[in-house]
Amino acid sequence: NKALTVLDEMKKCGLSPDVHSYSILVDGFCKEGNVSEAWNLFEEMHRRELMPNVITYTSLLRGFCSGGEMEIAIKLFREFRDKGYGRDLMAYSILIDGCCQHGDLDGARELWHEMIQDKFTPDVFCHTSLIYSYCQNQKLQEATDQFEIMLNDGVVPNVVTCTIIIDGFCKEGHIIEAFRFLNEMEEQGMNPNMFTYTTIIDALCKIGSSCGAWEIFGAMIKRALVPDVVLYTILINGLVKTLDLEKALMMYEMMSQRGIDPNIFTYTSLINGLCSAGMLPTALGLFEEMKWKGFKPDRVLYSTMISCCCRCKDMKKALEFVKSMETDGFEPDSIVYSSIIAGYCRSNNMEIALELFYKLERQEFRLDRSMYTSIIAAYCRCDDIKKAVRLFNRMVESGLLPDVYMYTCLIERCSKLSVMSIAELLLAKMIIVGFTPK
RNA sequence: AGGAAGAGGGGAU
Repeated sequence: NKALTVLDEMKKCGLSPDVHSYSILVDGFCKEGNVSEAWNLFEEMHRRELMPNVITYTSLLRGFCSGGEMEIAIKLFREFRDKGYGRDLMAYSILIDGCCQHGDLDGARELWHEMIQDKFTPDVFCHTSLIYSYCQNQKLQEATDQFEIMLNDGVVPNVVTCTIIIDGFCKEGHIIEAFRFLNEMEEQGMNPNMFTYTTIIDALCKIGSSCGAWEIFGAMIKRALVPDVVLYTILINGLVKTLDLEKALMMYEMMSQRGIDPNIFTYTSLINGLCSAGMLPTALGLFEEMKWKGFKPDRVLYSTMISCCCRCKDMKKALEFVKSMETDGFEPDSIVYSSIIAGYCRSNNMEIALELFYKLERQEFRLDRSMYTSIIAAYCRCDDIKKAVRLFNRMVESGLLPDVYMYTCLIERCSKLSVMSIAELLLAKMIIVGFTPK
């Protein structure tokens, strides 16, 4: 907005801003997510008979892309291109990336062909966008194939490309492959950066290998890379998940000593950790402190607060958070409802849990496995195997397949009640469908 | 003056 003021002053002084100035403004507004203001400026250019160039309009299109308005972006692109506003590789790259970010691989491929017909050669950015999209959609084979295609085309991958592939391996649980790729990239003389290390450290935390995580952390420090808020948050979250609240709080302390401010992700992890340690009041206090500092709770944080209250059996407080969440414009989702149903089950309020469960079903809210698991587990706890099995069958009939949680819950109970035949049957079934019992 | 990558929430024990 300050930039806009300067623009107005320029006009008042009788100066006419050029395409360059307008492009900077269009880009700025789009990056703030204010596409309509960018569009106004674009129109204003026309009124002043200034012809936008390829940079002006791709800046605008990028705004539409990040806002998920891909159809509009592509339509406008073809229009501008054919109007003679110019076109270049980056224009195609931005649109291809837009499709990739929104999982529209077909759209990306279509533009890719259009780009080649237009005599442009895809560069490392274009290839990387595609590879990213394959990784996000769990198509690792296609991702590595695309990587090969890129090499064959003589396009040299960079640290971003490699980190995306490493992340792809990590998220699919192929840590060994990720390390193999990391070594290969280092042998090629490429230096991992913060993103690379962070990706690997997160993966190691998530499989519970804290030794591995700290080892990589050390290697990173040796390379004079400075941990940022994302890395600290990953470490805090890792510690919280291993129920080591003390160390998590130490990390939190350490990051503030180093002058790194926590963000909403950091607070969410910490609040979760406090609550897992049974310190609900402290968690609530941190929530208030965070709001006091000017952070606006988002959907995930509200969901965390609700789950925390439910796990600490404070259902009254949980419902209060549901209210504030709705006031702030977030509708409770299935994760929130699962927490609440589980909360009622655990606090011996089966009637209320069931009431909510069936109410959601009547409202044709998509019931998910977690909700069934909470109730089935509760039936199991009071040895009402008959009701548990009845609900289990209903779940399967509704098209939901049991998962590890569900199997674990039933097997455990059957073994305790010495119904070993059923327990063994379930165990066998579980292994056959591909789950690994712990 | 314009393009690509990393972190947080639910169910059994």
